[in-house]
Amino acid sequence: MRKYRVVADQLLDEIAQGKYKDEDRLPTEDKLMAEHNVSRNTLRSAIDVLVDKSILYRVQGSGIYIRKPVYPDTITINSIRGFKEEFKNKETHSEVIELEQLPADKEISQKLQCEIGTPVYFVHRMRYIENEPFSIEYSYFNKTIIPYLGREIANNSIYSYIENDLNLSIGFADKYISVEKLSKMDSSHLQLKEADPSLVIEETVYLTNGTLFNHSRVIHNYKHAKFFALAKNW
Amino acid sequence: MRKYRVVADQLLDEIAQGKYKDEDRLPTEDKLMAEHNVSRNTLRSAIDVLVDKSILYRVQGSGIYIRKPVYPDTITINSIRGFKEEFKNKETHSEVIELEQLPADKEISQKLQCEIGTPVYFVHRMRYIENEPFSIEYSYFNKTIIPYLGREIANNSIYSYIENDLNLSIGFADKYISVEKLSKMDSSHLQLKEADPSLVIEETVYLTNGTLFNHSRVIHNYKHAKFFALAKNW
DNA sequence: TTGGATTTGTGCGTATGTATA
DNA sequence: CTATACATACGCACAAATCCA
Repeated sequence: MRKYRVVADQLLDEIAQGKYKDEDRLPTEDKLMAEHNVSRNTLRSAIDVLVDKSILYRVQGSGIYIRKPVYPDTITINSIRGFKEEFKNKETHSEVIELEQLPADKEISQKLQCEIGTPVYFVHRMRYIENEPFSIEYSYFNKTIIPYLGREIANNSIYSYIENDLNLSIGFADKYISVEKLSKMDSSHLQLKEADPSLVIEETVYLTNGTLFNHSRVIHNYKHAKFFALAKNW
Repeated sequence: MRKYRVVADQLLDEIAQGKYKDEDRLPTEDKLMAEHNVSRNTLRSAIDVLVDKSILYRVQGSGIYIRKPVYPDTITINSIRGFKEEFKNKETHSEVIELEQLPADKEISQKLQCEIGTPVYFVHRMRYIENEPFSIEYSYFNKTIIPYLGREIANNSIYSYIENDLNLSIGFADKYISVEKLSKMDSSHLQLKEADPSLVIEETVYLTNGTLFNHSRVIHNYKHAKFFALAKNW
């Protein structure tokens, strides 16, 4: 693994274990460089990772400080794998309501930026946490990029299949967040009432090489949907 | 201004003017270095800025590409100043419902991480876009850090007052996003019905030196609240 | 209050690794 | 397989913000 990632992981471990909790502050860059045997740039790349993750913040002339931890049971919206990762200390499972292969119609082709008629997989899934309905997912995958998708995969994690089995590298995603009143069908799936609130995230997901491979619309149970985002003052 | 920021701004301008729209791709790093007379590190810092803003993405071995533009009329959740900035092509205004100075009670002191009794400003504002109610803001400012706040400021932009007049540097913010049913009072302010959906953002805002100075709870009209976030696969 | 020491931020140069074309 | 282009890593110098005597 890249050196700066190793250092980032080590620092993350140390922070998690409370090594710096008295000070809420890391040693100086010079000390960390010596400790981890890396150059200044490499160390700073490692710190960058943790700053992006909102674990640390830096103050010029002063030091590198540890942030207050994010509230538990919230999904970090700037991260791609929300569900299983964020709730790994809880029981989570998925239920595939529908999975089929079909040719892209006009709407789907626009969302997946592909030709009309391109074969795509459509997945309709429910997500549960501790057996409580958490979200409904309507998802399309471009079959040109994801050549196969089956129920056994969708019951587990599609993303870990894509990364570990297909050996593709997921890069980034656009997410649009809005609020809607639930349709009758969605409300029954979520065990809520029609016209109850829901938090809707539409996301477009790309490989690291910029290829668009997935578009999803995820409808969240308003009672459980709590998201976190870090904002910067550009 | 810092060199890498100048380069970032120049590139942003060029992109906005469609200079690269045929290719959707920037010249190589080597060419950009020569063009802007900067070192590789400086150029890469400039590109980093635009990648963070989801303007560009990089593909190792291939090039630097221009992203599809974000939908208009959405608020970038990873940016701190949402309202006036994102809707600067529209008429926006604020209406101060309440502005008072008071000592922090237990709840406020926890949210502002200060002692009970610390003087704080409380601001209750409505935000309008094209004269449509957009959001309700309940905001607390630590008076130790923000020594004065008046109605004439709150009618305008509190943040520009803090940065330009008080000369403080706003750094970063934590945002928690959730969905709630509207209370009777909030619904009337938003000209909606009681129990209608709303998107709620609780944010804690820090100066660049890590000082917590503001906590806000902002309740958005579900008909207009559209947010955007860029997610990375860490 | 000032000024020096400390600490992070910016910028330059160079070499090598790795993914893509 | 080779060339191209971005990614990582090293070292150095100076700027700017903060801290402290």
